[in-house]
Amino acid sequence: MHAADEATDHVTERHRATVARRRQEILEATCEILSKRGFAATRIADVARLLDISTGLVHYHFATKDELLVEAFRYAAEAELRALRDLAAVDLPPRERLETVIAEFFPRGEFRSWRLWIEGWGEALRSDRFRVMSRELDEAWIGILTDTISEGVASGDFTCADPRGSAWRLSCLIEGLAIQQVAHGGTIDGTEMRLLVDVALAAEVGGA
Amino acid sequence: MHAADEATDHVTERHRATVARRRQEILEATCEILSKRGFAATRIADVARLLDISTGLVHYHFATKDELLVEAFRYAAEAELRALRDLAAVDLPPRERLETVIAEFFPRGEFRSWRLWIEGWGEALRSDRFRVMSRELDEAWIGILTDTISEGVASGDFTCADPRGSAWRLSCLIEGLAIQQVAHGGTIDGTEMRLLVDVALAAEVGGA
DNA sequence: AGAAAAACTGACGTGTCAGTCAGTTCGTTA
DNA sequence: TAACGAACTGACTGACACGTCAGTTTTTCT
Repeated sequence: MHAADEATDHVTERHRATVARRRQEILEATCEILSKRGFAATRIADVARLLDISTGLVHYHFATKDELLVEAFRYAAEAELRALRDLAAVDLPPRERLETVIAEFFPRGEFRSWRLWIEGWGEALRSDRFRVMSRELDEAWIGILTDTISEGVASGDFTCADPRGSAWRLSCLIEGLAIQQVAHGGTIDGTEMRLLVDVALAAEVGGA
Repeated sequence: MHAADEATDHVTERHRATVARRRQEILEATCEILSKRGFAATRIADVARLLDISTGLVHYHFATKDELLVEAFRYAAEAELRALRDLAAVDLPPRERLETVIAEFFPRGEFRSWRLWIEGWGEALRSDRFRVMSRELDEAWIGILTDTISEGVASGDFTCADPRGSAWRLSCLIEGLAIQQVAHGGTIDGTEMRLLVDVALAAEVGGA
C-alpha cells in the first residue's frame, strides 16, 4: 500500500495502464517528489523518471504542470481528510476518539503530509486554487475536531464552553508545533510536543 | 522610512550609492518582491527594475541569487526581532508589556513579515541556511516571550507554572492562527483571532 | 589635473524545463 | 486478422532567467 511499492509494481508488470490507474500513479508519484523537492523545484521529468515513463505521458494525462500540482495536492489532502474522518467515526469513548484523531494529525515518520501542507500555505499566498483547497481542508478538519469535542460535552466526558473555539485553538497550536518539528528540525521533538498539547487539551476540555 | 520612499529618493538624487547603502536598498527591495512573488518566482530582474538599476549591479553586490535571498530573509528577520526586543524592554507593567509584544507579533496591514515567514518555512524544509535562520529567529522570539512571562510571575502579576511551555503554546497558537489569516485569507479575521488568543492567554498566565 | 579605484551598465552565453508533436506500440473490437 | 483507437515515446523548441564580462561613468586620492 505504500507509494513506492505501487510504483514498482507497475514498472515490473509491463501492461499498459488505464487512464484512471495511470492518473493515480502519477498523482502519487508527484506527491512523493513534491514533499521532497517542493513545488518550485518539482519537474515533470522527476515524476516521469520515478515511474519510468516518458515526460510526454505525464502531459498526456495532465495538460499543464500547474494542473498536475493542484491535482496532486488535492489528492493528498482528500486522502488525509478521509483518514481523519474514519478515525473520528470509530466507536470509542469521546476522550479516546479525540486522542486517536489528534495522534493521526500529529507529524509522524517522514512528515510527508506536513511538508505538503507547509508548501501549500506558501502556494496559497498567491494561488486562488491553493488557497481555497488549503482552507477547505482546514475547515473540514476543524469540523471533525469540533464535532468530536461536542459529542464529548454532550456525553459529559468533556467540559468545554466553546467547542469550535477550542478546536481552532488546538488545531492552530498543533500546526505551530508541527512547523517547529518539521520545518525547524526538532526545535520541539515529538515527546515535548505531546506534553505541550496535553496541557492545552486539559485546559480546553478538562483533565484526563 | 518606507521601502518605496527610500527607493524613489535614490532614483531622484542621481549620486552613486556607497556599498553599504546600496546593499541595504537591494535587500529592502528584495523583501518587497519576495513577499509579493515568493522565493521561487522572485527574479533578479524584478529587484533591479524596482530600484531602477541594472541586473549587473545586483550581482555586483550579491554573487548569487541564493545569497541575495538568504541575506534578504535575514535582514527582515533581524529587523522584526529588534522591534520585538525593543517593545519587550519598554518600562510598563508586565501585562501591558505582554499585550504590546503580542500585538506587534500579530499579522497586520499587508502581512509582509508573515508572508516571509510562511515562505521561509517552506525553504527551511530543504535549505540548511534557512532552517537555521528561521529556527534561531523563532527561538529568540520564544526567549523574549518567556522572559516577559517570567517577569510577570516574579512580580506576582501572572500565575504560570511553566513560562517556557506557555510561551511555546502561545507562540505556536498565534502562528497557526496567522496562517489562517494570511494564507487562507480570512478564515479567521483579526477580531476572532484576538478573542481566541485572549482565552488562551487567560488560561496560561491568569485572567485580566 | 591625472591616475586609480569604485560603482555601474547592458548585451550576451548558457543551461534548464514546460509543453508540442509526429510517429510507435499495444489492446480491443468487428 | 485487420482495423481502429487508446496509451505511450522521445526528440525538439521556444522562452526564460542566472550569471559573466568588457567597457563606461563617477568619485576619490595624490
